[in-house]
Amino acid sequence: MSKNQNDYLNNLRHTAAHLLAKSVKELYPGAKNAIGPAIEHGFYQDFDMGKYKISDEDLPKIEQRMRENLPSWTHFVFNEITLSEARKLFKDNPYKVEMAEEFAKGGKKLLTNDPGNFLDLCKMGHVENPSKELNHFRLLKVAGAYWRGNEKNKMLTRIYGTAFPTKEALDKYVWQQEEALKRDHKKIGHEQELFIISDEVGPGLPIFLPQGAILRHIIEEYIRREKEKRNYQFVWTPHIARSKLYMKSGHWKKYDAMFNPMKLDDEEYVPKAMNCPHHFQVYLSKPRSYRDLPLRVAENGTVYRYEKSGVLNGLFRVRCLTIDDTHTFVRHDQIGEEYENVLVLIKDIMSDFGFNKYKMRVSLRDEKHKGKYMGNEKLWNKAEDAIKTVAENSGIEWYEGPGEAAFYGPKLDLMFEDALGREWQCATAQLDFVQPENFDMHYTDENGKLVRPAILHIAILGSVERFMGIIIEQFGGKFPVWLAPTQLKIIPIADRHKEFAAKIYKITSQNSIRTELDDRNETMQAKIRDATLQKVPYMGIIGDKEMEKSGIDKPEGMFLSVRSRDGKNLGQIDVAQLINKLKVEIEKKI
RNA sequence: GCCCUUUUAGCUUAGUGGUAAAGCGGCAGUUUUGUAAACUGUUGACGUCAGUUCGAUUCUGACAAAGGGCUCCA
Repeated sequence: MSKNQNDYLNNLRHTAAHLLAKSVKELYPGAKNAIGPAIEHGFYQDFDMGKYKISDEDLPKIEQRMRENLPSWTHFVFNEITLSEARKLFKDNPYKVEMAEEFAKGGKKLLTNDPGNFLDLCKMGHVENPSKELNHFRLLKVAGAYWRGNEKNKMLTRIYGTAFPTKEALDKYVWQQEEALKRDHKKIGHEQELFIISDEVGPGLPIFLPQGAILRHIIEEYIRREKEKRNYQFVWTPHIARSKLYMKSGHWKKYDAMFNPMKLDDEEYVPKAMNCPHHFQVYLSKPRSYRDLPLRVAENGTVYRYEKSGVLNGLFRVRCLTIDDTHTFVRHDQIGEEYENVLVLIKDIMSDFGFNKYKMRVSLRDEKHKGKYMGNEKLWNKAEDAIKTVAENSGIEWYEGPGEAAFYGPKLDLMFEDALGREWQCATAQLDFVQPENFDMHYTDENGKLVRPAILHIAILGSVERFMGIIIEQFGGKFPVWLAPTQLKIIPIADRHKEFAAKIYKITSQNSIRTELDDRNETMQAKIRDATLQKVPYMGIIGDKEMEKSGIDKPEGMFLSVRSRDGKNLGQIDVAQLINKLKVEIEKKI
């Protein structure tokens, strides 16, 4: 989307927010409108509803009123006003007055717009003629939101909506939302028996059921193999550590999701919230030479984070998560090359999961709050310059993200687009000059001098749990064969076919095809239906015809009828051929 | 954490101030089946703790959990 189109869309949505404000104030006398901006996928408008309470059921009525009001909105009249005029004009609306006072203080002009029947304080940015342009909008939901996003302030009522220039675009958006709902990983996770979150175990602590555990292991093993191919060394570290460790690393003060400490032998310990300081110990375990670098220390490391109860969400936000973590210790002259390697690795891995569209964010310090970060100005400037150079040389489209840096260094974050066009931040590669100081790391260079290394903190999937949630939605539960927990379901038609089916089951299982034998006393149709709903990629049906065709008890002499989960009948195939076909698909990751 | 909503059997849902209905599932039996649900029977639940009441799953409160939302500034 070009910038102009983007501006137009924002103007359209901002205009819709004004129309919403007018309509709500008409329907609910005394309601006060606060802010109402265009946002990424639409717009919202906050209200202090006074004595009224509204819910999603009231939206059609409000939307109807908006449509009634729309024809009279043919053009806007804009005016600049003084603060005292603003106080007078908006005397019934303390939110507008508060904003006007703040803008005046900030030296901003105070502006109003008026389409003829609804004066509002406004920052500008509207479509020329709403009655003609604003025809494709929809109200989506009602939610609570704090005035100015601060939980100490009053809770207002927020109405979300969206608007698009064309009916097609609006329909597409609505379709996407519905599709996302269908693909919800909590729903599919339940249907396919991938995971549960048990109330007795606790919120944010998912339990992976057999099928989900298989998926986990496939992902974790895949990551391990890809990294081992590239000289990453896997380690294992314990799940708790002395609190002091995190004081030294600085996480204790800068990181707000650490669990409360527990006491062991009069010393305080905490559950591990990040793998970094543990991996530093690997580096520090013996003197290092410049020849040892880059040293890539990797672990699928489980950590515990005390996320606020309100933000927990399925597998997306949990309290126990496994990071596909790497800490790579490099000489400063190796930073560029190692980053290049890492970016290629990320691209390769993500494309195996079907993610091919991405952008890169260069996450930098928040200039206004430099106190949030550890380390001195010189080191930070050096790191930020280095990372921008890497981004520039990468050939990947990138943009700056001020305030998104880690407390110890700037990051490259890769944002991937999924099958529904939603964006996810998974991979991150952070450049750290600060922790080598904290932990007094060094290596001996070619002149025998002690030198500090730099550290790259790398996670590709991020959290394995969250990533599983993402790919469940990416594939809508229809996993490619290499990821499918069950790859083949063997379906004998009648009891007399079970023995033969069991033989085939044994052969495919021994050939590393994840096979299940459905020998329940059910009709073939019911078994097909169940396997299809479970989205098992292939079914192998065995009846009289297959047994008659089969000869010797060898893979090339045993036949089954193969059906795909999409309902395609692939005909009678011998077991050797079927195994081969699946192995090709597994290898190609399709 | 805060605001709103929700919580009835393994799952999806119905319903009531006098302890609850159904489908799927589970179990038992019958059936032995040709590409998305065979038949019969049976089992099984009001989130937890208080309060009001003769009596609470239903009303009130607290707690817990789940869902939506809470930095995108007129």
